[in-house]
Amino acid sequence: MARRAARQVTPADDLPVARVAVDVSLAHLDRPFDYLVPQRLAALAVPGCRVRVRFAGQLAGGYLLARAAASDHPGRLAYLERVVSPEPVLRPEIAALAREVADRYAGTLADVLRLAIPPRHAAAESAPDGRRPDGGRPAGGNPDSGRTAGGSPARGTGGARPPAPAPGPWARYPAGPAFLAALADGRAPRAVWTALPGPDWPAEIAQAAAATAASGRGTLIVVPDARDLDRADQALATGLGPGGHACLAAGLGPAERYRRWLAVSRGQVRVVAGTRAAMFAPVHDLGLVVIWDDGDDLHAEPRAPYPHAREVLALRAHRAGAAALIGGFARTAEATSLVSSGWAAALAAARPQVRASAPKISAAGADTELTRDSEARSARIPGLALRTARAGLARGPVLVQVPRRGYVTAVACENCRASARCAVCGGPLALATGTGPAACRWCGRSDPGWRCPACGDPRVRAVVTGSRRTAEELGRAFPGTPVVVSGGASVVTSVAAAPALVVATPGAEPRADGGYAAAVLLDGWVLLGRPSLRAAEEALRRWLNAAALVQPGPAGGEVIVVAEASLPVVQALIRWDPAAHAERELAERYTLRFPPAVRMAAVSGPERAVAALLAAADLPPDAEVLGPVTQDGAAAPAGNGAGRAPADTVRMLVRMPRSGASALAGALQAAQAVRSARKDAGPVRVQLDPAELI
DNA sequence: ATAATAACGAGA
DNA sequence: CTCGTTATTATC
Repeated sequence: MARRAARQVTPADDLPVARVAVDVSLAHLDRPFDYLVPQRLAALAVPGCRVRVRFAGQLAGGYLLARAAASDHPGRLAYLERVVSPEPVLRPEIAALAREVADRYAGTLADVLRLAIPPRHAAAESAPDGRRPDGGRPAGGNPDSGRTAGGSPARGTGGARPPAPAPGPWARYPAGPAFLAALADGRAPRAVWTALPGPDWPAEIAQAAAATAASGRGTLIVVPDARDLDRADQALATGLGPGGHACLAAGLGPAERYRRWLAVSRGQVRVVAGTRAAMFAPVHDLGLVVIWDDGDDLHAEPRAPYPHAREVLALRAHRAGAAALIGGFARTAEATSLVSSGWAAALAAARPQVRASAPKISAAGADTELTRDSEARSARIPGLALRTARAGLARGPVLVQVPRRGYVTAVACENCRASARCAVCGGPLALATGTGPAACRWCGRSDPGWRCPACGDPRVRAVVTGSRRTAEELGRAFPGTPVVVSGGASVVTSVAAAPALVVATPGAEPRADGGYAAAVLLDGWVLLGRPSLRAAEEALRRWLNAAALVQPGPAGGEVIVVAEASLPVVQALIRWDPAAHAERELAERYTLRFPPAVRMAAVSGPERAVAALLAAADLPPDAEVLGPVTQDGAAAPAGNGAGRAPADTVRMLVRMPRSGASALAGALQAAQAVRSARKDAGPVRVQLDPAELI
């Protein structure tokens, strides 16, 4: 009997039921499952810990959501197989957030948790107080980021609070000091921040974090890429002192990544900066979320369920009652929508301050158009751009921004160059690979009777993609001047104040010490001609980000954009008025009924599977289905008779008024559940408000 | 994947 | 009607 009892597994005396989120991403299994906690694991099986369970006959990972006294499950409960570690890596706050994100994006909790919680590294977990043995890594940023001196302070008190900071650069914004004061006071102001051009934004963010820390609360900052993270890291180190913050970067190794994440999860660090994946960082007592340059497509997670950092941070601010700062030189239609709905306030400088900070910007358009197709290559660069570059090189470095190659061929009016849109749904027209008439990339219709709505011309032209060669020729025009190239595989972080031509693709512009003397933004029509809903917004964002690196106009800084000066988007750049452009953009999205005015779902995959999913979906009556349209077949090499190319992939769009957004996501989630239960699942992708509606 | 369960059909 | 086998379905 004694032997037998020893062998027999018995449930824990206290709260014997464990509610577990099992790591399976099948839609019909996306709910908690109950297990019994064996006596031997009673102390280890704490809420939030990683467990192993037997699920459908095989061993699966999972997270213990909660302990309970009893289960609703009518059948027999299995026992937990193992507690991987008692470290509570999934606290209720993040579990609830992940659930909300999964529902918002018609995805599964398991998929979101894979994005939210980094892989475990046992050594990092068992290290005594999280301190690393070695001094620091060369490119890892602040070596002490990731831990605070001493133990973790009591919740909510934050230990020794730093004093509320002086406004500093925030004083340049009329509402800036009040915003900081509100943060320091423990309130939750929400702002869409149009940053003044120049190098101050990391310091401004650091100051907001310091103000929030003064109220005893934590801050989470998300930036697009590693270079921006380095800048934020330096500013935070200066503003908060050593060990005051942690950086969560994608480039860290698994051990270091998990070590820093653990320090955050344990509440040892309350100020966290990172790239996209950090949007789920379990910052304690969250008081402020910050996203920089929310229009950058790096903020869109490419893995299912494709959440966007801005949306996730907005959800978090809402849930936690935290402040929000959505900042950038540019302004997205989405951020503008947050302002117009009253969710956030606009935080911007007054016009005189903007004029004092921005470079002098002019457009070179008309003469470009005349000489663009000329054989004389140097003629591709307007005289004004050459003269400005020459003048700038006398004073310091000059930035030349060149669009990347390889955008899909969009179509524009032959006469007035307005980009061609579908008469039926408003989507962009584009040329299919090879020949054939221009067709809408959203609804698939081709429109042989197309006429330009602006000028009535029936002719269309392909929009040519730009070439980096142009910039190399520009270098030849200035013999003896050093040329720095940044882009693609080799990205340069910063350049000295000395005269040099710095040729960069958008997003790869180095920062110049003391600012560039001048910048030339080449081939604007390539950016503007992209067959995307966001073409204009994105072009403006890239131009503003480059122009923000140039010295202010009063100090001599000049920018030439090679684009038609009469275009509203070019005017917005010249006047440095991203907010007004974004307002117009948002108004247009309302008339065309595109996000963020409506919610859009993109369903893509093999034609049959896409059709089956939408057939299974109980879509609300006011949902509008567009398509199908065949995806551009990734330009697969046309050799090899390997049967079908990957070209039977189609996409359909479903659009829905914002009031029915959650009904749309719910219907698609349910449809996927039906499909996965029937195992006729094909590889179908469901994306809500996809970043790039090509 | 795998176990429980429903469905089915052939032989008593 | 029972037993042995195979589809179906749920997965604690």
